[in-house]
Amino acid sequence: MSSDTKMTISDQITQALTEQILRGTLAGDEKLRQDHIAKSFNTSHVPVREALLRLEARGLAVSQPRRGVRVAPLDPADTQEIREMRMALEPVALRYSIPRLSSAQRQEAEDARLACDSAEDVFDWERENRRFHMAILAGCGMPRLMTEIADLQLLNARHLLAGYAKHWVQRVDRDHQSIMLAITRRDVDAAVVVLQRHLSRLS
Amino acid sequence: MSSDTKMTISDQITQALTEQILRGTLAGDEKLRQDHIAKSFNTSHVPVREALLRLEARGLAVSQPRRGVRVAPLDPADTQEIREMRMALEPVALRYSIPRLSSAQRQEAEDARLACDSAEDVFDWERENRRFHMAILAGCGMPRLMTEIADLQLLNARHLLAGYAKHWVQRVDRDHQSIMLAITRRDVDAAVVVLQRHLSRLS
DNA sequence: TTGGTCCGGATTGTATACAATTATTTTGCA
DNA sequence: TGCAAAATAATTGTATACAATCCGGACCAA
Repeated sequence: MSSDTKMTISDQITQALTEQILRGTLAGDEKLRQDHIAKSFNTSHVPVREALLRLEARGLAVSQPRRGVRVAPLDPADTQEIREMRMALEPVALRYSIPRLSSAQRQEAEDARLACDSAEDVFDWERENRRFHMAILAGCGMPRLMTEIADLQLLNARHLLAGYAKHWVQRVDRDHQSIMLAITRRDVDAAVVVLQRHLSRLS
Repeated sequence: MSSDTKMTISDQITQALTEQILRGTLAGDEKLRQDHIAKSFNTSHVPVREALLRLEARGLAVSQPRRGVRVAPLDPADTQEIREMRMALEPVALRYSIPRLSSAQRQEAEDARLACDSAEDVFDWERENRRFHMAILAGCGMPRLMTEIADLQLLNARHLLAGYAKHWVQRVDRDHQSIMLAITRRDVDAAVVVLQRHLSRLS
C-alpha cells in the first residue's frame, strides 16, 4: 500500500501527521515539537523537520522561525477562502477533463461516487468524497492545478470533519449523480453548473 | 532588507536559488546536488535539503525520492496551465480587493505601475510587474489565495524571462493604466475584464 | 558489438552532536 | 507579596558522521 518501501521516513511522518490533523487528533494551534514527534516515530528530529515543512507548504501547519511549528488554526474565515478557490479552480479543471476522460477514469469516478454514498462513517465518506471530486477532474492533464486542488480539498476536509463529524448521516448525493450524468453525456456546461452549485453549498 | 538577521540559513538559500532559477542561471532540468550547493554557501547539506523542499513546494523544482532534485523543466505546456490558474484566481482576488483597498495600497500599486513602465531592464521590469499585480490584489484579505497567486506569478516570470528576455523594450503598459483607472473609479467589473484580457495575452 | 554483472565513487537520507535561541523557573530585593 | 533579572531547561537550527541507495565504468561472455 502506502506505508511501504521506496517511501522515505519523512514521507511516512507527513502522511501520519496529515491524517491526525484531518481527524482532529491534533487540534488547531497545537504545538508540533520536533523531538517529541521524533520519539513517537522512533526517528531523529531531522526527517520530522522535513515533514513539518511539507505540512506548512500544504497549509496544514504554520511556522514562526526559531519559534516552532503549530497546527494551522481552524479559522472559520478560511472556509470561505477555500471555497472561493475551489469554485475558481475546479470548473477550469472540469472543462478540460470531461472531453479527455478515459472510460477507466469515468469508472473510477463512478466507483468513488458509489463508495461515497454507501460510506459507513464520516471518515470513510470524506475520503471517498475527495476521491470522487478528484476523479472527475483526472482527465484535465494539468498536474499543478490538480495538486493545488487536492491541497484545497484536504483543507476543506479538515473544516468539514471538525464541524459535521457528529451529525453525519449516510445519504445519496444528488449533486454527484447529476455530475456523473452530465459527464456521461459530455455535457460540460451542465456539469460545471452543478459543480459550482455543489461547491457553493459546502459547509 | 531581506538577507538579514532573523532569517534562517535555509531561507537565504531558498531565496538565492529562486532568483537563480528565475534568471535562468540554473537551467531547466539541471540537477541540484545537495553538498555542491552546500559548499557554495559554506554550510552543511541539511539546510540545503530544506531549501530544496521549499522550491519543490513552489513548483520550481521536482524531486524523485533518493534520486535527487532537479530544476523544474521549462515546459511550454506549463505556460498555459499557469495562465489558466491565474485567470481563474486573480479575478476572484481582485473583486474582493478593490472595495477594500486602502489609499496607501492604491498608492503602492500606482508606484509599482510607474516603476514597471520605467524599468531599465527586463529583470527590473519583471520584478515591478509582479509587484504591481500583487499590489492591486492586496486588499482581498485572503492570505492563502495571495500566496498561491504569488507562486503562480513566480512560475510565470520564469517562462517570461526565458522567452522574452532578449527583445524586451521599455514601454508603457496600457492595460495597467486601464486597471488603475478602473480601480480608482471602484469599477470592479471593468477592472476584472481588463485583467482577464491582460492575463490571456501573457507570453 | 551487445548485453549483463560486479565493483567503487558519488549522492541522498537519517542519526547524533552541538550551537543558538526561546521559554520557564528560580532567586534577589523592595 | 510582587516584580525584575538571572539561571536553567527546553527547543529549534546547523554541522558532522554514518548508512543506504544510486550511478557509471570495467570487465567478461556470447
